[in-house]
Amino acid sequence: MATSGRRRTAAAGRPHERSEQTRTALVGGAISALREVGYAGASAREIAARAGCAQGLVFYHFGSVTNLLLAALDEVSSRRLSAYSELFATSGSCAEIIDSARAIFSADLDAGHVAVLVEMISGAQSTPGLGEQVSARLAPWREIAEAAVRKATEGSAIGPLLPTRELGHVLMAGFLGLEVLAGLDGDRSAALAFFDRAAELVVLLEGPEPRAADLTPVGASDE
Amino acid sequence: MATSGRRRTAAAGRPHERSEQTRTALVGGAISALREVGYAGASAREIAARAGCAQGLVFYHFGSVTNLLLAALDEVSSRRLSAYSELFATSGSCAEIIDSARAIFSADLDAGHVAVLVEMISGAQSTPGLGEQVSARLAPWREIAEAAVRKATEGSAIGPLLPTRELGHVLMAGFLGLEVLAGLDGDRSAALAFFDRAAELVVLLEGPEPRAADLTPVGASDE
DNA sequence: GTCTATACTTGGATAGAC
DNA sequence: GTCTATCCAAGTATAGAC
Repeated sequence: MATSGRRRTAAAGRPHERSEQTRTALVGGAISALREVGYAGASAREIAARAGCAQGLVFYHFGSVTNLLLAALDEVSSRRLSAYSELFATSGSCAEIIDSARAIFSADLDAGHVAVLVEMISGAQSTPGLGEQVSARLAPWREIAEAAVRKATEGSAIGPLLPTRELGHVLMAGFLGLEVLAGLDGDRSAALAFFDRAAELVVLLEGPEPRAADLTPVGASDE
Repeated sequence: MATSGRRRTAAAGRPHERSEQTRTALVGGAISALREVGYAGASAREIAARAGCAQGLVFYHFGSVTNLLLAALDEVSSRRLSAYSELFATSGSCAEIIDSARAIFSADLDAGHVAVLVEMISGAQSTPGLGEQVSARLAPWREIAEAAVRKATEGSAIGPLLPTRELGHVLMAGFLGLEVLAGLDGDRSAALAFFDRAAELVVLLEGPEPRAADLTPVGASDE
């Protein structure tokens, strides 16, 4: 491949292309390292091994391990946020939004996306200045959470009375907490059951006239 | 004891007493290290420095850094749980329980108690087998959360219909998430505002006949 | 039984090779 | 411009001193 210029040996494609390739590999390695061995285990050597390249490249391309980890967080964030936006965009009612949240919860847990965020948050304790960086990158997640709350409560009579910002914050916090707990011992049943119950409850509250048929399914679980 | 029959040297108090003293100091050092520099920064050297003793003692007394950190988690847990139990025991109504939760949230954040737990949870990613250990130590926190839910909803008409176990789990998750977020950038205002709003809302929803006694204490704020 | 001095391993960072 | 070989600090763990 790559019969490029004579100025360089054609050993490995065009220089810039190769560099981009290395950067991508390192970011991927950082993501998988954060997921599987956590912040404490995400050393330059560990990441480079996962990326299949030399350890020094971390510092050449990103300056420090921390910078690379932040780049990894950016990557995960942008990928996840587009997925979230899409899911919420197709969800109309409050119950549908809860169902979307449930789906996101499960998908994230399987793929370990939020685990990356959680590791960075907890790692911020050990690395001065990292807290602000991570906090800044949390803004888009906040937006999504707030948008979900706004969408879920609009049209409802009680909606305009609720503090959207605070609810968004709590929603994000709860989501984060559930992922943390589920990631700890692998048991996500309590969280999933909660999503199901919440969806049922919302359906009950949503209709002007409460129907007895809505009451029956309590206790049924897919787990 | 006294296997060799030789009398002890009086250099530094009775041996066993001194040992206990060292262990206590190390546990204290581990707690402060987890709080201030996180799991990744809580090395044997760091902890020993905070405890004012030699690094090797970590391994003599606890066998490994991980074991010492677990001992630290046990210490924090038992201290906190007794405080929680006491607070909830004196709280009757649902609104009072929310107020208690608000107080606990603030106190924990100031003292960094939950930070210790969060660091151990996130650190579990990097240390094989630690997840189970931490998860097991979470049981009493679960109990408290569940008890709070049970107490908050008992007497209410809707109470018996709610899934106590799942709500307890979510309560713990939300609390954890709020602490994590507040610990990240030091901004706890969103969380505190949420507690206040929740208390107000509960008072509104509580019973067809609102009693004046339940209405008064809400809205008091310490910040 | 308690603790210190030391061996060995891994990690972050860079000087210089290509 | 891209990457490798190497340096030094920090980590865990233990052998042996008191």
